[in-house]
Amino acid sequence: MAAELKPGTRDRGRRGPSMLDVARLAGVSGQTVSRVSNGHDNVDAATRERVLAAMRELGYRPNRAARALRTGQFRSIAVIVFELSSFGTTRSLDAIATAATARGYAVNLIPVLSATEERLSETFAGLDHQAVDGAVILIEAHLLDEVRLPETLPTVVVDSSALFDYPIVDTDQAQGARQATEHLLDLGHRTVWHVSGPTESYSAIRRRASWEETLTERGLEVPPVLAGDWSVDSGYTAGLELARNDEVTAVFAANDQMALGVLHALHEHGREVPGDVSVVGFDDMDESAHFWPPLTTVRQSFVEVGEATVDALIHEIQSGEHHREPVRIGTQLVVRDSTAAPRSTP
Amino acid sequence: MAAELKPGTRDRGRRGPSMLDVARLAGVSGQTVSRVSNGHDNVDAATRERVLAAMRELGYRPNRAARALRTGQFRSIAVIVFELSSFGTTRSLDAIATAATARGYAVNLIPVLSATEERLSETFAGLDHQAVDGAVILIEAHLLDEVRLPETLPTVVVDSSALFDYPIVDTDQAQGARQATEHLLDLGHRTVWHVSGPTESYSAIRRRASWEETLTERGLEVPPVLAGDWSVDSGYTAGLELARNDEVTAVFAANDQMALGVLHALHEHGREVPGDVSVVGFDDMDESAHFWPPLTTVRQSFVEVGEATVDALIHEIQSGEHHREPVRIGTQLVVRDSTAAPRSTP
DNA sequence: CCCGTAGATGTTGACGTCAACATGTTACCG
DNA sequence: CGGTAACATGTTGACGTCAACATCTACGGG
Repeated sequence: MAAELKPGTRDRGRRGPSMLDVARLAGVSGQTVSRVSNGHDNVDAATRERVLAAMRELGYRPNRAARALRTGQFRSIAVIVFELSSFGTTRSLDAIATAATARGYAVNLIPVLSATEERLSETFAGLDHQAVDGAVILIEAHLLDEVRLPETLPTVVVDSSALFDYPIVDTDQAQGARQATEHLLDLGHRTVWHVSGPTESYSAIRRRASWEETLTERGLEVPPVLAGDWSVDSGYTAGLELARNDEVTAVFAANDQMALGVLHALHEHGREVPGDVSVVGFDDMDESAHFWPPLTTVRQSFVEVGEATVDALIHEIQSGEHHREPVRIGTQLVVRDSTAAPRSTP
Repeated sequence: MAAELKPGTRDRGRRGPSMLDVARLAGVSGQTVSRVSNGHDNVDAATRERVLAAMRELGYRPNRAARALRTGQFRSIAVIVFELSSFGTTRSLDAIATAATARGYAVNLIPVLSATEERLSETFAGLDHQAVDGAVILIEAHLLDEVRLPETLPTVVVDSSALFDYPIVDTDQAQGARQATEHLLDLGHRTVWHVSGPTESYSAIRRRASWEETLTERGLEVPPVLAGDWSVDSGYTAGLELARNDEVTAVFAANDQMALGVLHALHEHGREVPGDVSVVGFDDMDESAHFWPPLTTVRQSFVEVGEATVDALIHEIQSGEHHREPVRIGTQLVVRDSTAAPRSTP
C-alpha cells in the first residue's frame, strides 16, 4: 500500500471560525448559535435558518475540546486491544466501532504493546490521560486479575472473569460448544476430542466446560484436552498429537484458526478429513468456507455482541448505573464438508 | 465473549483534581505544576519532587480537553477504515495504532459504514467534528477520486492514487510481484496466471503491472487476468475458471485470501497443488503456513509501512510541510509447499 | 390599558490549561 | 560592592463552549 499527502497549501495554525464568528455574521449572540448547534428547540425558525446559513458560509465546526471542557464529557470511548491478529478480536473491534459511531461516540483504539502485567497497568493508568468517557477491554480476562482496572472510568470487560460478578453481554459459548459436540456425536462418533483456547480466557473455559458437560451427560468418555492459544500454530501442534492417535475420529477446536492447524497436521499425516477424522471449529471466519475441506463451524454474531457491549457502556456512562440484565447472544452451527459419520460404525 | 461491568460505587460527575488543587497542596503556583506536568526543565529539583508527590497523592491527571483547547492540538489522529475483514487493512491498522501510540498520539478509529460515495463524503466532513490533528485513510483509493478529501486536515492516504501526485510510503508492490512471478518462472513454468485485486486499488494495479512486466521482459505470453476483490470468495470464483483450464500450471494471486480460494477450487476439481498447479500468494498471513498445502507467498512488512505512515503524518501535523521523500518498504519471498516445478518440463 | 406569562434571545462566568510576561533570587563579574 | 545575567517561580488572560440567569417582546385576560 502507499501513503500520500494531500498537495496544496493549507492554513495550519490558524484556527477555524468560532461560535462568536458565526454569531457576528448571523447578527445573534453566541448562545443562540450554541442552541442551534445543539439542536435545542427554543429558537425561532427564521433565526435558526440565519444561523445555519452563517455556519455554512464560514464552514463552522464546533470545537470538541471546548465542548468537552465545558460539559465534562468527551463522547468518546476507549477500546483496549492486545493484538489484532486473532479473528475474534478484530471482528469484535469492528462491531464495537460501528456501534459506537452509530451512537455518536468516537472510538479511541489503544493497543497494549505487549501482554505483560506491567504494560497493562501502564495502559490502564494512562486511560485517565485519554479523552474518553469509558472503556471497553478486549483482552483475555486472566491478565486483568493481577491488574488494577481503572477506577474512575466506566469499564466493560469483554470476556468475563471470575473476579467480576456479573457478565453482561456474551456470546452463548455454552450453546455453541454444545452444538458442535452434539453434531459430532449425532453423526455417530464415540467421543469428541477438544483443542481448547488458552486457559486464561473465560470464553475458552466456557467452551471447554460445555464440551465436557455434553459428553458427560451422554455418559461418554472425556478425552484429555489439548490446550492451544487460539493461534493457527498452536492448533497445528495439537493436531500433530491427534494425528498420531488412531482412536481420534472427531475433533472440536475452540476456534477456526486452530481448526485450520489441526487440518494441516491431519493432512500431513495422511489422515483424511472427514473420512478418518471429522473437525469442527468456532467463529466462522470468511476463510473457513474455503479451507480444505470446507470447515463445519459455529457462527457467532459479533455484531450483536458489539452493540450490546456499547449499549451497556454508554448506559453506564450516562446514568452511572450498571446494566444488570445479562444478555446471551445465540450461536448457529454451520455444517460443511469437514464432518461426516465415522468410517466404521460398530 | 462476555462483557462485564466493574462493581462498586464510583463518583461519576465529580471531576478529578485540577492543576490548582495540586498547586495548592504542593505550595506552588499552577504554572509550576504545568511545567512539571509537561516535563520542562526549568524547575528546581526539590520543587519538582514536591509537585510530583502532590500529583501522586491526589491522583492528578491532566485534562486533555483543556490542554487541547489551550494548545489547539489534540495529539490524536484519525484512522478511517472501511472494513476490518481484509487481512491487509487489519494489519495496517494494528501497525499504525502501535506506531502512533508509541509516539504519544491517540488513535481515533473511524469506520465507514458502507463504501458508498455519500457515506464517505459524510465521514470526511465529519472529520472536522472529531478531535484529531490529522487522518490516515485506509481505504482503497479509487473511492476517493470522487470524493473531496478533508481540506483543513493533514491527511495521509494509504494506497496511493493517480490524483495524488507523490506517494510517500509504500510496500514495494512491484518488487513483491516480481519475486512471486520470477519464482514460478524459475521453477520452469511456461507462464504465470494472475488473480488480481480490485481494479480500484492501486496496490492491486501495481502488483498486476509488475507481474505483466516480468512476463513481457522474458518474452512470455501474458494470459488474461482474472479479477478478484481481495476476498476469499472471489479467489474461489477465479479458481474455478483456472481449474477448468489444463494449460494453467502456475498462479500468482494478489493476496493470500484469494490464493486460499484458488486452492479450494483446484482441490475441488482434483487438480493437485503443487503437482498440477503451483500457487503463490501475497501478504503472508498467519494462516498461510497452514493452508493445504502450505502457501508460498510474499511477505510485506506492515509494521514498517505503519511507522513510516505515522511519521509522515505527524511530521506534516507538526511542521505543516509534506514529507516529499518517497519510501519503499521491501518484500520477501517465503517459499513453502504450494510451488514446485511443472510435472512435465518439455 | 395594565399585568402576567411564555417564549425568544442576550449576558456572564467558569471549565483546566498554558503562553507570555512580570517578578524574585542567586551568584559571579570587574 | 554595584551591576547584571541566569534561573526559578508567580500572575494574568484567553482558548471555545454552554449552563444559569437576566432581559426583552408579544399577546391575552381581566
